[in-house]
Amino acid sequence: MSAPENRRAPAPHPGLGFLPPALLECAQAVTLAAGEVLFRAGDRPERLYFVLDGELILVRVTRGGREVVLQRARSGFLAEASVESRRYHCDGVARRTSCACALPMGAFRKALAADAAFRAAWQKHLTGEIRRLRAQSERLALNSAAERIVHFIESEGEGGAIELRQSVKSWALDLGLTHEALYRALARLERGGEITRNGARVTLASRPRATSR
Amino acid sequence: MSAPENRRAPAPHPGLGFLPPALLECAQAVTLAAGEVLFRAGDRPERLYFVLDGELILVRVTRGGREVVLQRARSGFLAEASVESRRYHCDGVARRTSCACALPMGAFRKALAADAAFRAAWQKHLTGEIRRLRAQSERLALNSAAERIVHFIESEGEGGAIELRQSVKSWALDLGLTHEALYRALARLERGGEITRNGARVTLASRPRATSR
DNA sequence: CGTACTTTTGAATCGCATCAAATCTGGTGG
DNA sequence: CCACCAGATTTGATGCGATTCAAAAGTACG
Repeated sequence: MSAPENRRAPAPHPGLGFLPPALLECAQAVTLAAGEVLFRAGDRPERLYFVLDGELILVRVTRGGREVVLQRARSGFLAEASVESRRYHCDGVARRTSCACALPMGAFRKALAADAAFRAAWQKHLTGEIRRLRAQSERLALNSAAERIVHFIESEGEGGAIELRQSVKSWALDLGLTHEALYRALARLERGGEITRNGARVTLASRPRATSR
Repeated sequence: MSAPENRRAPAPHPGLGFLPPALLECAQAVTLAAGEVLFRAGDRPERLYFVLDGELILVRVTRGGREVVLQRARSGFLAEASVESRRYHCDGVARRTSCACALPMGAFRKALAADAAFRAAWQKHLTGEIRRLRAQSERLALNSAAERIVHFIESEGEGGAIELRQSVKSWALDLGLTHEALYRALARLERGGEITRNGARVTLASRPRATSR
C-alpha cells in the first residue's frame, strides 16, 4: 500500500505471460467507458490492446451505416493483425465498460525483432489462436445446441470434461446461442445421461447414448 | 509425360507464394484418396499439408466413437499448429479425393529458423488467418442467412463487392448454410434491391433498404 | 446425347430466437 | 440480520427461419 500506485501490474493476466519483462514494463492498464472509441480505420496502430474485462470490438462501418463486427474480444488480444499493419482497417470500440492492458506498438515490434524467444512465443500464440478459431468455426457451423456443447467440451476441454471459467450465460455467447437455448440443451443432455454437471465442471458421458428410445 | 514425375510444381498455389525457393524445391504434390489417413493423433508431424483441391479434415475421435471436426481445409494449410508441436493431437483425413502440397516439416522449421524474411511472411500469414477466422466466427454467430451474406461481402470483399471464386453451393458451406437457404436468401436480397449479381460478382447496394414496407 | 453437377422452387418439419415471467443467487446497505 | 437489488438461472408459449426431403430445370463436359 505504501508503494507507489504506478507500479506495473505484479501478476499480469496469464494470457500475457509470454511477454518479455521489458515489454510488461511499459504496459499500461486502461479503463474504457462504454462506447469509447479506441481507434478509427485509417489510424496508425499505436497500442496493442489485451482485454482483461469487458468487451472490445473491431467493427467496420459501411457508407450505408451498416455495422459489421469483425472481432469481439472479451478476453485476449484485440486485432493482432495491427502488429503487421501500418493502418487500422476497422474501428475499435468498447462495447461496455472495459478494462484492458495497452502495449505500445513500437516497443512490441521492437521486442519481436530483437528477442528470438519472444518471437517464438508470439508465433506459438498465433498458431494456438488459429487452432482455437478453426475449431470454433466448425462448432458454430453445427446446427444443434447439443452438438455445439459436445464439440466445445471435446475441443476446449481435457479428457471429455471442462471447467467453466464463466457463467453459463456468457458461455452461450461463445456457442452462438441464446442463454435460454443453452440452459435447455444442458438440462436435456443431463436428463438423457449424456453429460453430468458438478458446479462449473461439465463432463461428457464416455459412451454417447444411442438414439434408441 | 516423358519428364520424370517427381518434378517440382512449376507454378505453385498463390497461397504458397511466400515460401522460400529452397522450401518449394522439396515440396511434393500428393494425391489423397477419399478416406485416406494422413496422420494419427500421437504421430510426429513430418509434413505440413497445403490443400490445393478437395477437402482434408482434422478430426478428433473420442473413446465413445464420436467424431469432432476441428478443421476442414478446402484450400490452404491443414494444421498450422503442427509446426509448433512434436505430436499431432488429432487425426488428419482426406474426406474426399484431394490434391495437396506436402512440405517436409524439418525443412519448414529449418527455413523458419534460418530465414528472417520467411519468418516475417509466415507471421503475417498467421495474423491474416486469425483476422479471417475471427470474422468468420462473428459471421457464423449471426442467425439469418441475409446477415451472413452481407457480413461476408463486407469482410471478405472489396468496397462492398465480392468476386466469388467458387460455386454458390460451396459458398454455402463457408456460410454455414444449406445451399437451398443461400439460394433463397440471395434471391430475396436481389428482389429487395439490397444486392446485385453479375455472374460471379455480388455487390451490396450502398444504402441498405430501411425495414419499411 | 447422356451424365454429373449446380441452380432453383416447393412443402413440411423442427429447433432456436424471442418475449415473458418466476426463482434463485450473491452482494450491499440500512 | 434482514431488506433489497442486480444479475444469473430456469420454465413457458409462440413464431419464424433454416433444415430437410423432393423434384425440376439449367449447365458443363465427354
